[in-house]
Amino acid sequence: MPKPLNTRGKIVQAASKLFYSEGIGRVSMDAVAEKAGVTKRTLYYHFDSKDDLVAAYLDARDQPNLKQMAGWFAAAGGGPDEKVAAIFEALARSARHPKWKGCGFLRTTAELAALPGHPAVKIGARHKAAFAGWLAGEMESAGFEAPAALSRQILLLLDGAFSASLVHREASWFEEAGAAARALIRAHPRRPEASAAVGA
Amino acid sequence: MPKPLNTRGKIVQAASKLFYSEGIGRVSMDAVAEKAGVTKRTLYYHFDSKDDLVAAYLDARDQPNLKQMAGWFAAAGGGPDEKVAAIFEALARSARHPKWKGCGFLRTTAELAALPGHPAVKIGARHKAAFAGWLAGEMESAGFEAPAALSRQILLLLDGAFSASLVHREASWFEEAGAAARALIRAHPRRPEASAAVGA
DNA sequence: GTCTATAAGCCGATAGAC
DNA sequence: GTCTATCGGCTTATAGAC
Repeated sequence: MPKPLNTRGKIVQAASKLFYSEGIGRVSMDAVAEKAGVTKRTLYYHFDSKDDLVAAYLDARDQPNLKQMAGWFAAAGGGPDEKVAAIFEALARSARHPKWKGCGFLRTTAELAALPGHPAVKIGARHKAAFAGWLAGEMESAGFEAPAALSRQILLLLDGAFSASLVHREASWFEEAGAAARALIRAHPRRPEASAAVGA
Repeated sequence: MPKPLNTRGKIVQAASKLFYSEGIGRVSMDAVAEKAGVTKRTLYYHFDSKDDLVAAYLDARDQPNLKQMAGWFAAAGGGPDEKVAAIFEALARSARHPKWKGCGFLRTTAELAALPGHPAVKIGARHKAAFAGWLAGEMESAGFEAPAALSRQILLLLDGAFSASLVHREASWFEEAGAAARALIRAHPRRPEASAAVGA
């Protein structure tokens, strides 16, 4: 049950749908105001500029996105390789939805690549770093030797799958990436004294 | 020695620099005309629309880009794992250039994700498929069991490295991706009857 | 094939009222 | 905090002359 939104929340929700669906540069502030059911004066009361609204769009996606990834990981059975693969499988299912258009963080970063100091770009970098940090923690708990490096390699496959699936409009790239991630995890050395109780 | 360009070539060259540097939506046709040293009337004589010019921008990058990749691969010593790793190392060097802003094909696809039928999006997909096809041929010659699947996994790491390097402005992601690619190649089964003469 | 000039509309952002 | 109305600038694309 979606809890009732205040005006600011309605604006962010409307902006999120439009920015994700059309891209930042192709969505006008007029369109956001109309979709949110407010006037532009109200929109500019809550946000100083379009750049601020774009940053709020990504910021609103940060925590829910991370929780979704962690949820897929936690719900899956098997060892860490199978739990990571479950994330890729879930993303493959998402990518088959007709409205799917890739990763909002990556697409926004790509569109704003000429503006490295843009607040939304910083939020995107922070989000990806937070995901890698969470995954490294899980890999550490699973007893792997170099959890940070392993989580970075998994993230590379994840971002590659977002890109390739978008380029070719073919969700099976997530499954290919999941298979590669499984292979890298299985080949990764574990600590000798690892507390291999969990999921081993 | 850059061969002298005709008017159309000058326009494409100017458009390429601007589109890659700023992104499609942030470059006006006025800016392209001024940079190319022609008037807008001339620009619209050679190209029917901005969309056509964007397609020409990516099309002009297609073959040179593929040849550059193949050149790095061919120039490197060692087995196929080292030759693939050489591509990642060369891209890491490119990514350290201050003007580097990721992969033009991926960024254009991301920006135009709402327009799957756009001619430039199709050219981007064709380019990535051509790279994967070339790499699969090389992996086949090297005697690997499933060359197409292996080349797709390498491409995932490559596109992931483009994305991650752009997000974090940190070229070392290419080196991390190269290490992962080496690991996947080494772990990949070879055909029993492989003509393992080359690079083995 | 290239020039000058301009159409026609959309953009982000703002003003003043209540 | 929300409304109506609008500014000045920039956008893609086109018209007519040579």
